[in-house]
Amino acid sequence: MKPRLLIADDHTLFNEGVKQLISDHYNIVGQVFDGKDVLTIVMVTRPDVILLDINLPSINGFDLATELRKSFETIKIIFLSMYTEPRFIEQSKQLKVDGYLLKNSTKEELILGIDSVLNGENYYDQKLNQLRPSPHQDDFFVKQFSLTPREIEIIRMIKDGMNTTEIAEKLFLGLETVKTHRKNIYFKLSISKLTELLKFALDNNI
Amino acid sequence: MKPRLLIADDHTLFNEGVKQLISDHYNIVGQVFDGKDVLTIVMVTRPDVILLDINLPSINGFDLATELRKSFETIKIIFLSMYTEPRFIEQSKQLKVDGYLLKNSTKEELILGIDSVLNGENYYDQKLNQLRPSPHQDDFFVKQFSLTPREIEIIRMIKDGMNTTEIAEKLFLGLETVKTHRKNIYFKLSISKLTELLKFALDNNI
DNA sequence: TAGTCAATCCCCCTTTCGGGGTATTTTATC
DNA sequence: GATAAAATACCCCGAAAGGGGGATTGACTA
Repeated sequence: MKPRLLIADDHTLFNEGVKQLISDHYNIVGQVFDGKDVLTIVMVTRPDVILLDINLPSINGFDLATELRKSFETIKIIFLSMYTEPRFIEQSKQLKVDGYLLKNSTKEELILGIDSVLNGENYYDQKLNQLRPSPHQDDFFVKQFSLTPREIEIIRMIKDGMNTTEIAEKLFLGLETVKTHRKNIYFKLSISKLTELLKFALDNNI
Repeated sequence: MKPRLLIADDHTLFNEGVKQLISDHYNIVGQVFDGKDVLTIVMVTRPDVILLDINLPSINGFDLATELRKSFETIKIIFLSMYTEPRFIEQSKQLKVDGYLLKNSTKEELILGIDSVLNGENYYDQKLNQLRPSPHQDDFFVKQFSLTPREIEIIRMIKDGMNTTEIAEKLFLGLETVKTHRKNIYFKLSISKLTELLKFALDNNI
């Protein structure tokens, strides 16, 4: 009996490609392309393990992992992401996510990771431990616009509808600090209005 | 004789997955995972068409396309990217890149795009043209939220980044009139902030 | 003809944004 | 130990957004 696996990634080609690659090893019980569909599909298909992208439309991987941990505590969760940012790793561990694999892994590494997690182990890609911040590992947009991690974090919170005051409270920062970050973001992106920032964030799945 | 195709993408899983997906249709003569290897491999394998990621290590897709156009002018170049940034599309067209496909396409769209390019056509994903829904598709919103035509018109203008003053000028209305419309929209949608309106507009393709 | 509703406009007010500075501390890197 | 980058924080100011109230006109209609 092959383990039941669910793939959640909004890039159809990637999602489909991974399915092809590992369908000999696992029973692919579903494919999801939007964050808002994940919980429903999980409820219906009851997978043993879910390969979860972090940058999903509607609901991001972290929020989904939080919900999944509440409602389906036996399901193994593995992040399959391109991001190597330490704070992502940290957050994943805090959320008790079982594994963290990188999109530039090989098929063999992917299968090894999934099997390890199914065996009850935690599996975080070794590359995550030997992180040297080399420029070409960063997201292209971060490089293009020189956005810092903090700035990206704040962009996400703005996108989620929070105002400057709320962001300051949540991050335990002063109001003026967040304002400064906002100003720097606007300058770097050469924009001047909230709507333009929203458009940028949504265009680029930030 | 199947067309000779080269895949250049640093995400091993994606690269491998795409190969699996389309190896029935094309002769995959090579896979590259780093920008600095592309020109060498192209010289050796002489593909008819190359699927090129934009965000590659060492050398990015644009620089590679520029070089490829100089040295191998008959090779068809197709960007396969997650980015929908207009400036990327612009730059691609300027570089005479033959196609631009998105990673959230289906297998069928991918093959259609490649075949079109091989037939000598240009193929830029239709999603890139940001098609505006026709004004006659508003019935749903009118019924669901009792939004009037004027209100929908103003929602669109807000979404496009215009502020209240600009909208008033463009519609030859008083500032207070547009403010009233905004208040009514917020009331009908049970929202209170611009970001929520943007989210609504994008969720519902307004 | 009385009632409803979309569209127009005006007053009040507070909060938030956006843009112009400047400055300190922390962290990473050389 | 020097330097650079990131993150933190503050000042001032005008513009814009948001929320409360009310009012008029015209069109359609029950």
